[in-house]
Amino acid sequence: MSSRAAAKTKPTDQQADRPARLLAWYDRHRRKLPWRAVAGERADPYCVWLSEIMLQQTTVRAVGPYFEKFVARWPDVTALGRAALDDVLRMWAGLGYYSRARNLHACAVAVLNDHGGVFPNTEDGLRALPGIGPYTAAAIAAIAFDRRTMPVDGNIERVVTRLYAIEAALPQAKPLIQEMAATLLGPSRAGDSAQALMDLGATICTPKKPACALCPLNDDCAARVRGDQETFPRKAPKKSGALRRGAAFVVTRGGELLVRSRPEKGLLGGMTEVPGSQWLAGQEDAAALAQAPELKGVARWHRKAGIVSHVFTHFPLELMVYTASVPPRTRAPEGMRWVPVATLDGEAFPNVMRKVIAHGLDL
DNA sequence: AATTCGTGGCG
DNA sequence: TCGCCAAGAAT
Repeated sequence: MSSRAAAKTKPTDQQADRPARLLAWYDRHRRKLPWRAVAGERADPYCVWLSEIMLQQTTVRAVGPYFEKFVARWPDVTALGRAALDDVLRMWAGLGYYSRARNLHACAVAVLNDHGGVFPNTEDGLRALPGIGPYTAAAIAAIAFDRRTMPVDGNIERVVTRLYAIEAALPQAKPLIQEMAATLLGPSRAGDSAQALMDLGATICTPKKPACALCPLNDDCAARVRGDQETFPRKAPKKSGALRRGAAFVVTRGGELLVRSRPEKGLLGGMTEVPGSQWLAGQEDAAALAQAPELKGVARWHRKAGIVSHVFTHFPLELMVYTASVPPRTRAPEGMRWVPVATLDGEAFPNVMRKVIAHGLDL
């Protein structure tokens, strides 16, 4: 009822009126997303949590199919908490940032064991769970439990730094942005306020070429007045990582492929890979890396023409691919195993490994 | 506090 | 093409 009244209120005080204008815009233009409740209804905490974890540094488009798959297989936190970690990793394969999958499972187990299968309904309670940081705790508290708090993600950072023309650079400016973002909270509907800012950032206040003419806050946007919207938020320059090179071995035994699991910590933690060399920077002759002690028994290798290129967040990678075919009943080296090529889709391969295998097997 | 975590799409 | 960016967290 408050939103209806606010929509008809004359914006005499622009500053004070922002929360209401934001919600009025949201009520007309909110995106329909799989994890979002029908307008006016409270969202399911499990769906909010699952989507928020998946959406960390990941686009709505990429998350969509994964969210649907997860909810279909594990409809509630209890089901997910009882699932095998390997199954969760396999379902997560391809989405990236794999520690999220590990923490997702750990969080479900914690909710099940320590909270009776019910999510904590406070920001602090949520913040204590694995994989839930400051943003996600605030987002779930606001969206699923209507707590009056403002989560600040990349979208909201952009909207707020433009609205107030905040000159301080990220990440140092985070506390200030958090403070200013909170001014956009009205007396109620905190979750909708947050989602409104996210939708605004995603559809109107975009990084490039923002559609300011359509923005409900354009009247008093400081950056727009100055005409340099696109320069916000200010960011400290980030250094790009050096190219690394390595070799990967695609070894087949009939219709089977030789694989192993990566260590649980670190890059691609816990995911499946084909054996390979280390990935090193400043390696002039990548062929020198094509020595794998465990695979010395293989009679003849074939250097596959071409290179598999991949770009991680902090470094680009080039892999040479070597293939070999070994006789039936050849034992897998220590720590490795054979998996049927026919079921590779169900394995926990990160995308870089899917590229390698596709290259080596001519898939 | 600065790094380390994937992947895909976009201009 | 290639750097930027996406509902950040853990260390």
